[in-house]
Amino acid sequence: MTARDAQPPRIPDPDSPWRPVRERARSRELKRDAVILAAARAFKERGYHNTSLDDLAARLHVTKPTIYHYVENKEQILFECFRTGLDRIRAGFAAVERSAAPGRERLAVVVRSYAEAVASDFGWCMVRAENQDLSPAMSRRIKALKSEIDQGLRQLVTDGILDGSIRADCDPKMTAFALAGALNWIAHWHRPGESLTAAGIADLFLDLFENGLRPRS
Amino acid sequence: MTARDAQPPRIPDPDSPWRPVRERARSRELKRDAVILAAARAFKERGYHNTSLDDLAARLHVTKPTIYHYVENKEQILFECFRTGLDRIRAGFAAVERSAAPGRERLAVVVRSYAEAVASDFGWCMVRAENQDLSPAMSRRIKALKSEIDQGLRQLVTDGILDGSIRADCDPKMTAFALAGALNWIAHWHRPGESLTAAGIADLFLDLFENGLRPRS
DNA sequence: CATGCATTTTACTCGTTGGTATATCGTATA
DNA sequence: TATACGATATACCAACGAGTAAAATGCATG
Repeated sequence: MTARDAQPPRIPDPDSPWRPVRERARSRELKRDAVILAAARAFKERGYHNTSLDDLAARLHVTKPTIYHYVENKEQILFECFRTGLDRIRAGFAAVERSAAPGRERLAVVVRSYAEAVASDFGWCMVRAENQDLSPAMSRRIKALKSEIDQGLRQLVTDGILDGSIRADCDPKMTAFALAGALNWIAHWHRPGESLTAAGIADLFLDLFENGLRPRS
Repeated sequence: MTARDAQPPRIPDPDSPWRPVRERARSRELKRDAVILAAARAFKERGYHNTSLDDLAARLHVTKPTIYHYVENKEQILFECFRTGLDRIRAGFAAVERSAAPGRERLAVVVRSYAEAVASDFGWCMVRAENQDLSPAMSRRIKALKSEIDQGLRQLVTDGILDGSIRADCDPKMTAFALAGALNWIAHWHRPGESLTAAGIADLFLDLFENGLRPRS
């Protein structure tokens, strides 16, 4: 706890709807969303506990009480970051809900949108943030969402086994864990701009998971 | 920051070498290691920032200054947790260093020890702890260790491709990321005692990664 | 121009926690 | 038994950061 907290030079966020001087837009929703987004980025860079609300406010050209005008407390900000990210993944499941395609193909669609979500600004919160930093009530809601996603993956694997598109002796639970792990881990190493896009990563992962390492004779 | 910090009822740690009353053992090393281990467990349960040194001391039937008698500061405790876990993974690589086995088989050995390490008490620190909580110097050392592990995985994949034990059109970098992700993620969901052992998980993962989801005709 | 509401700021409180100065205790050795 | 030193405890400090009260500002409408 010495000089390290002063590292990042508190770069102003160009996406802030509060322009440094005048010209301020309205629309509560927009500003609230901007708070959440800026928070997600700040958390990603410095971590939840190393980001004070004063830091966050400064990035938005604003002071702390302004943030409290749009948000209950710091915990709620984290919760919204969680939720935003997780909802994107859930949207991927919804997209194949009524599809009649084989399980493995529906899984592929989900994996692609999953990768997009994890590589987004909210990826960090979804994956790295501790739900221990949330109150029991909030934590439960997040756990429910995460569990829903997990169950969704397992179901797709099971469907694939049943319709013959996935090898019968795959364990749905472990397969879902392996997939989720590989995908979630993207949040740790992916830097937007550098290397591959989320879609590119997803395609390579899919090839690996579908065909395996062993050369096909 | 309300009542949630009071949740876990501060269970005394039976492995503490300080017995509640008298009968205290010597051996600085042993006690220092006990501090690190208790810290790893506490961090895993409550997170780094939600674990105060007073909490940690209480678990060990001791007061805060005693901890400072064995350790520089809180950051160093986290660093040691990191290092202990990462060293176990590196030991797995060392075990196959001189092996003449094909790449895919050496990779399998590493994966098994990797899974053991991640499922251990130090798994949380390795995977979930933010290196942003470390000073730049410490952070650099951790990053170097992590990078070494990453390069090791890539090398094994490359070796496997060269010796024909791994499919030639695998991307070593992405394959390493997928493997590391699946393995690291174990730290998020695995609860020792429940479900599979680390070895069992590793075997299922290996089967999945080696043979893939697609039914082999 | 006056009124009222939403927005933002200034200036604070207060609990938590990492870290420390200093005293005390226990025990091995001379 | 006296001494010395390592180990542990008591009692503290200072900083930081979440959260708030209350004042000020902007802005739209009558």
